[in-house]
Amino acid sequence: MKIATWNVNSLKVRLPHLLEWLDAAKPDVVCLQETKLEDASFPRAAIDKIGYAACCHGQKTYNGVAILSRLGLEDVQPGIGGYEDDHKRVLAATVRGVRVVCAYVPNGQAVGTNKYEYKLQWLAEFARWLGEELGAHEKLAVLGDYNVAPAEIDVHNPKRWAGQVLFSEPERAAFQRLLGLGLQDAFRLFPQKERSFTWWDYRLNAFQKDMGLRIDHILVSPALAARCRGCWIDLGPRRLERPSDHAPVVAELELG
DNA sequence: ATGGTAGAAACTCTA
Repeated sequence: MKIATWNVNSLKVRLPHLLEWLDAAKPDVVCLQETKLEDASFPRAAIDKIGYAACCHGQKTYNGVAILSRLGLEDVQPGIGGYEDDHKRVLAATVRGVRVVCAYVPNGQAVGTNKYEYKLQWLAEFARWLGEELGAHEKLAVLGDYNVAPAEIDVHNPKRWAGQVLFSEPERAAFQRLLGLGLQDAFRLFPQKERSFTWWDYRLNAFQKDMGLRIDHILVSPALAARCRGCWIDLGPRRLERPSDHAPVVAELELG
């Protein structure tokens, strides 16, 4: 089973890229972030037409998540259990016995701001809830835009990014707490090329200069880590005209 | 050098 995550930065704008990518990459499950669409505006027909079921949890203008699957979707649940959040950032569903969580972690804007404090609080609630989910689901995959680069190797210029939002110590500690629950970073289960990134700022021609960060991740429970056969970043969609600022991340799971 | 671009919406906010 091929699972993927992609921050599309407006599903309305990126729908042609998404349909093209689904046809080319043929993932079985795709978690989308920043759909920026209310559920009533979700392009269900176009996605259904190419064989994917979809569930969505969206809002106008900001945030919004969705899960697409060509292997069915069961037990769909929005939000972080036990945490009231006005932002639509989390959606979970079960596919072939795998509990899939799609997450759009708050960006945090800048260290020291209210949005940064919200991000840290949000990550604490997320970790608390994922601990519960790990207890309930042996096969758990948590895919999304974490808005955290875990290590220096995940940042094009770690000296310049030191202490900045997306790479500050408290954010990295919050990410490590997710790993501390027993989740594993699927990308780092395998050898990878240096300078592997998933996001490049639209500004300053960052993609062309390879000035990126790896902030989109697929975390897997031990049972899935043992079945993970590969994990890679697909740069194709980032090279298109009018792209998302993020590239998709894909993992291959071998299920019995 | 504290810029720059993109998206949605609406004369600004978020990323």
